[in-house]
Amino acid sequence: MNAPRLDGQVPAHEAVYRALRAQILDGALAPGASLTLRGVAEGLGVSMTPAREAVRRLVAERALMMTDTGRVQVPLPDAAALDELFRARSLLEPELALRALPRADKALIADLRALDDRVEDRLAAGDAGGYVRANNAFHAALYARAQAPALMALVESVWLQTSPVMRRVYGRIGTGALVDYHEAALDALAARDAAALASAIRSDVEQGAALVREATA
Amino acid sequence: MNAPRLDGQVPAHEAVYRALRAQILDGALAPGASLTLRGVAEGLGVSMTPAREAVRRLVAERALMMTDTGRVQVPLPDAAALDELFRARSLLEPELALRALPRADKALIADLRALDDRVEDRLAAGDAGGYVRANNAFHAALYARAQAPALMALVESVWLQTSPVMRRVYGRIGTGALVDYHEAALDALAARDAAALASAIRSDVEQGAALVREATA
DNA sequence: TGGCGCGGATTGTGATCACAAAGTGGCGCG
DNA sequence: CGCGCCACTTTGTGATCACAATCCGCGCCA
Repeated sequence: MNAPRLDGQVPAHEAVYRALRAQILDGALAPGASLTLRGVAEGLGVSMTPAREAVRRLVAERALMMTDTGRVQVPLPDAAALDELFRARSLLEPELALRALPRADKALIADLRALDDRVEDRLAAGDAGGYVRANNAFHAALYARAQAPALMALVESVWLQTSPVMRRVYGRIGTGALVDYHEAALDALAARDAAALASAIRSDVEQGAALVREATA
Repeated sequence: MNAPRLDGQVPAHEAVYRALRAQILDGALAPGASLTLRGVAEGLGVSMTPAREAVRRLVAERALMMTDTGRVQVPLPDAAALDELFRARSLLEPELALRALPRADKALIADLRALDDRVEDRLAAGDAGGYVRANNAFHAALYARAQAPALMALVESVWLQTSPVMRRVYGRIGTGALVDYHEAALDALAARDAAALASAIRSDVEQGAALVREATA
């Protein structure tokens, strides 16, 4: 109805964006599901205009897909696309970790340990959605310390594309015997061992990739 | 006015998007310049609605920026941001080149040689805009052969952010003594030498980074 | 029984409008 | 002469509407 607010309020299109984004990251929107602008708008109590903007923004980030007739749906990446996405993660995420390393103090490591505990907890509980969310939170907290918004934006776009699939995979596999590369990363962080840190993060990503490959085979 | 067309027509918001995108890639929109939705809309003979969608899409791709009050402007990346962006390129582009390698036939290499001739030509002519455009075309043609749309989308987002700066840099520097890594890449492609190809592309990107660093110092 | 065409319902697109916040320039006061 | 305040203008936001293309299901025909 009006112009942007500098107070705590966020514009309607931003609220819609965040709501949809959260649903995608949590896997609440299943891959392949389709959305309608009117449905999104009414579901969040706004008009079509902000709903359209939020959807288009997510389409630009590849978190949603539009058919050539304008229909919106959650993408269902095939094996080749997943390979690309995990490859991008394994190239970009170690870089972010490395940039975070020099700024990592004891407080950050403690925070990360707490986040990793939650990851382990969700894993043990067999809560696939909670696991994916906690795992994202762990990585996000580490990379935030890198102070690299441009790189972070690239990685987040990839996460938006892989998260729905990850949720499915962990939901199906349950939680097999996973190597805990988070611990290794935290140790490397504490020891300021750059090579070990990069290696741990790369292994963590590649373990996820292998799991997905296996589950979709 | 109506729904999407399956014929040759593109929706208005798509046309606006392409027009703005081309202007950004060519450096026709200077970094720091500001746009208004009404200005964009009137400039292209459409209403505000499709103009808004196109602008928001470019903002999502980080090709444009919005202030916290909703004003739109062409970003002016600082040294730290440029470092991130070129680092992303040097990580992602060799991967795309490697994926293109197995599919690279003589016809592609010939096409790339022709594109590279144009790059050299624009460089010799001191045409900064034309050089950036031709250089992008060369890389795009190579990476297209990788058949990796998800990776390509990431790289294109980065190009949208670096291109305006590149244009400035080449315009100012003129065209100093540049090592021709394109030739090296083409030779590696012809010889099916993966390591040499990745190295050539990485060097090409890093030469650009060094040039920008030098010019903005 | 199975495919096909047609008609209504659904849906995305784009234009227009009202509104409020931010920006802008000039006038007046110190 | 300089600085701050106020009114006007510009600008983004969101709602609503008309329209056309698509989608979907029912019924008909082979």
